[in-house]
This record gives sequence, C-alpha cells and structure tokens, in this order.
Amino acid sequence: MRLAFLGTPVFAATCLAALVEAGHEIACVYSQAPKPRGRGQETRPSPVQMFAEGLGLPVRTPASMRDPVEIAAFAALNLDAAVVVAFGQILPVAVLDAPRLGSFNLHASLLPRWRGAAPIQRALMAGDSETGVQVMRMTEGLDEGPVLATARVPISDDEIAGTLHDALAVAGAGLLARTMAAVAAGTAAETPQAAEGVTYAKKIKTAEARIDWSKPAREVDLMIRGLSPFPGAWFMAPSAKGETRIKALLSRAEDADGAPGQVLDDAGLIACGSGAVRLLGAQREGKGPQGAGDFLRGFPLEPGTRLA
RNA sequence: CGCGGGGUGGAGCAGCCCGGUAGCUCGUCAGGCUCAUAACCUGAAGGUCACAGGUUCAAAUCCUGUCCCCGCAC
Repeated sequence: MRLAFLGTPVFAATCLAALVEAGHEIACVYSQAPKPRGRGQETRPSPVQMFAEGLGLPVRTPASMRDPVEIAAFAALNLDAAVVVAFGQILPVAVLDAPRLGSFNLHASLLPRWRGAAPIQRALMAGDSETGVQVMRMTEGLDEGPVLATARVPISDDEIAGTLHDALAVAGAGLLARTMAAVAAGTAAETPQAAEGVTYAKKIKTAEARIDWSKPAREVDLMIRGLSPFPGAWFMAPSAKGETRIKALLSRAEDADGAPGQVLDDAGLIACGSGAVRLLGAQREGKGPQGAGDFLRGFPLEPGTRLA
C-alpha cells in the first residue's frame, strides 16, 4: 500500500521499520520538528526522523497539521492509508479522512482502558496484570475508534516501564504490520470499543514523580517501577553535602514496619505507610544507573536515616 | 553559549578548597578456619589518578584547552 507514517519517539520508529520491512510504499514520514532541547539546548531530530532519513524517505515536520496548506499537501499524497504512532499532535478530521482507506493508529493499551498520552506507565502504576497493543481506526475522539487487532502482553512483578515499553514496541510493530496487510486485503474486521471501563492515561508530571513514603509499599513499588527508568520516581536523602536527589529505578515490596521514609537496614529497605520497599536499583545526580549493591557502596543509607 | 554534577587498580567511592611517596568498601587470586555459608582470619596481584599542554624543586590536587558520561530545566 501507499502509506504516510506519522510518529515521533523510538516506539514509533520501531513500527515504521516493520512497515518498511513489510514492503509498503512510504510516501512521506511526518514527525515533530527538531527543536532546542536537552542538555546544552541542542536541536536533535526525533528517532523517527533520523530513522526515516537514514532510509532516504521524505520527511516533513510541520508545526501544525491543522495548517490548511499542510492538509492540502497531505491530501495530494494520494494515499491508501495513514498510520499514526505516538505522533504528538491531535490530527484534524480532514487529515484522518484524506487517505482512501482512512487512518490507523497503534495504541499501547487494551482500550478503552488508558486512552491518551502515557498508557504504558499508567498501566504499570495501576498494578494491571496485563496490558497490550491495539490497532484502531482513527476517529475524531481521542483514542475512541473501533479496534482491528489486539496483542496482549503480561506484566510481571519485576517489570519496569522501560522493559514493558520495549516488549510492547516489538509486539506492536508486528501487530501493526499484520493488521495493515489485512487492511490492504480487505479482511480486517472492526470492533467498537466497550462503553465500560474507560480510563485516561494522563501525561506524567515531574511533581507527581516524587515518592510519598506514607503511601502503602505496594503503591510506592508500582510507582517506582512504573516510572523507571524515565522520568524516574525520586526522593531526597541527607548526605555530607546536603540533601541529594535520588532516583529509585527498581524495587520490591516487602513486609516490615517503621516510620514512613525510615531506612530499616543497610541493604536499602525503606519503610512506607504500610509495609516497606527494598531498593534494588537507583541513580543519583551526576551518576549513571546503578544496582543496589553499587549504589549503597558509594552512597550508604544508614539504618535510622529518614528519607523524604 | 540555559543551570549543575562527574571521569582515581575489575566495580563503587574518598582524597582536590589548604600541591609533597595513592586510600577505603567490594570483587579477584593464594592460604587458613568452619558441619556449612554472599560468614570470618591472613596474605597477594592489580592504577599512565579521562586526554593534551602550562605553572612548580614537586601536580590526582593549581591554570588553560579537548573528549566522554550524567542530573535538572526544556
């Protein structure tokens, strides 16, 4: 088929790769424009743009797909279908309906649960035992279109957002390729989303990534793993040079009692509102990610210390 | 030039401000002890202190430049 691909992060690049692999003609790739960001304010193209340019595919990075000029250019591509994966912009209906067969989206959750921006992290933070990827037809509402295909992925007790993201990207890329083949063949069936069970995965804000030790250990553990490695759940710990910000990257809930935030042993056991959390991986400012052993050797958390 | 932290034996860190024979924890190897152990004891190996210049009798430490890693903000 003749397709346009709209996406931005690594997750989307993985999907684009699968579509190229499947032999589709990619008429144009759309991605968010490079803008000054990151350390040193350097401008860097998105993963999708870099991947696409590496293959010599045409790339466009319009500031807004609402621009009538862009819409006209998009329509002029004479597409069979458009595929959208984590693009980062809400698309107007004029764009969605421009391709002959319509526009399709790969979403990383079992809809209608976790519609929106951060489905992977939200599923993990909520303690869901499974999640998945789905391909849906795009309609005007946010992630409300009928579903064409589903792949389920279990969430284990030591899962972190990073590993889950990677697993979903692989599953999603394959599912997307198979589904688009079915769409091309005219054999894809569409099922409306259930009216019940709708939840929204709001974007993660830095402020909510701070650990509240007064919460139950289970919640703290889920939050740590759900935000790992990015943006990272964090807390403050006293050190020789004042308070230091520590990111918790991996943990496990355990049974133990103590004042919330209190360090209970010399191996990273920290008391919560109920129960305790064993710190298994962490990162402090200026350092790279470390396992609990390495971290504690360089930054001992003495029993009795109160963390915030 | 957005703000900031860091590059020291295999791993994690201290030392740097107030230059002067490289230290700690862990690991590794050898030996010992123990019914036994990620336990304990003894000993050993292992480092151009990121790189390049400069100052100095002397630089991990002071000055200049370069490379690399990371946190925040975005």
